[in-house]
Amino acid sequence: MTGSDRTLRGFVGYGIKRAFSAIQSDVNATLAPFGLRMLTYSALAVIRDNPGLRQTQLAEILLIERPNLVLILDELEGADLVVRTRARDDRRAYELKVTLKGRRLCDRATEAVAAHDARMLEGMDESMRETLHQALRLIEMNGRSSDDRGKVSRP
Amino acid sequence: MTGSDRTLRGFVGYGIKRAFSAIQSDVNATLAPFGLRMLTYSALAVIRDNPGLRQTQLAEILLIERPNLVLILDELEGADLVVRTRARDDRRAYELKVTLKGRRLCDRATEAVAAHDARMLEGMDESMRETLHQALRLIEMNGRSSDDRGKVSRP
DNA sequence: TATTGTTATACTCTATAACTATA
DNA sequence: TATAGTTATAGAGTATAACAATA
Repeated sequence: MTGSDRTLRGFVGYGIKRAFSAIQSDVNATLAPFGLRMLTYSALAVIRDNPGLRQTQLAEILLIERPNLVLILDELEGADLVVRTRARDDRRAYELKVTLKGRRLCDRATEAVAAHDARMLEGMDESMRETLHQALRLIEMNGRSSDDRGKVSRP
Repeated sequence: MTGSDRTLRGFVGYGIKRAFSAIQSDVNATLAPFGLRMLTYSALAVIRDNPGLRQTQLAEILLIERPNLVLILDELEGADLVVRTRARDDRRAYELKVTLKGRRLCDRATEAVAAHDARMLEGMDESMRETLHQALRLIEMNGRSSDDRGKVSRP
């Protein structure tokens, strides 16, 4: 054996980092034929689920900062997948909608991502998948609550 | 409800991304008091487990490119946590070792990371943790094997 | 005064090509 | 010629401050 990471292997954080980087490169390869990346696909899929969404809301859902969303939407709008239209009731804001082209691409990409996801889950039975899903949700919540702890440090 | 990510929630990949970003910011906050980040800590811990390791081997274990390791080791060496010494049998290579100071810091940091890890696992019983661990391993392997598929495309 | 989207900017992580010194 | 470590560089992703238009 040439070297080991046995200390790190004890941590879930390490396992998640490695699982995520495996998934990330794989899913980006899956999305490349559609001209999409993980982030642009995510934005497209959420807008498709929520027509009329505002940019601030989308940023909140995807947990990214508003400035970082701008280029993503520029890219999607430039590819005619999404349109920004001024909101009638608040002319500062935009309503985000998916175009027909965007809807079609989103549906095909979603199929491809679903197939990719199934590949990543190969070798797990249904109960293992369900447990994994719940565990990831729990970790996300445990992380967010320690975020709060940090932020509420001066109340 | 202001907006939903229901399509994405169906994918493990999405769950892992969110769990990972929760962990990443949290673990970096945990390591900051030690002057470490996730990457520098990982390198330090692996060198501690494998005295005499070469940089190429370390890069392979951590799944990072050799050039990206250089600055990480510069940082660790600059902080007197790690030393690079020329290998006697191959004067191109360095043997990596942790200093006494590095060993002490690594042990304290490992405790902190372990505590952080335990926090992330709150609410899970032992069997759930074990299943999560196995599932992450499986995903990592499923991802790597599709890496291979890509690379072996021209044999 | 506060909020929406934006610009500018910077830092981290990642990826590749090309160099040097040894082998 | 091949390998170990390095340099330079470029691309993503992420984070913050400050601005214009609107509320």
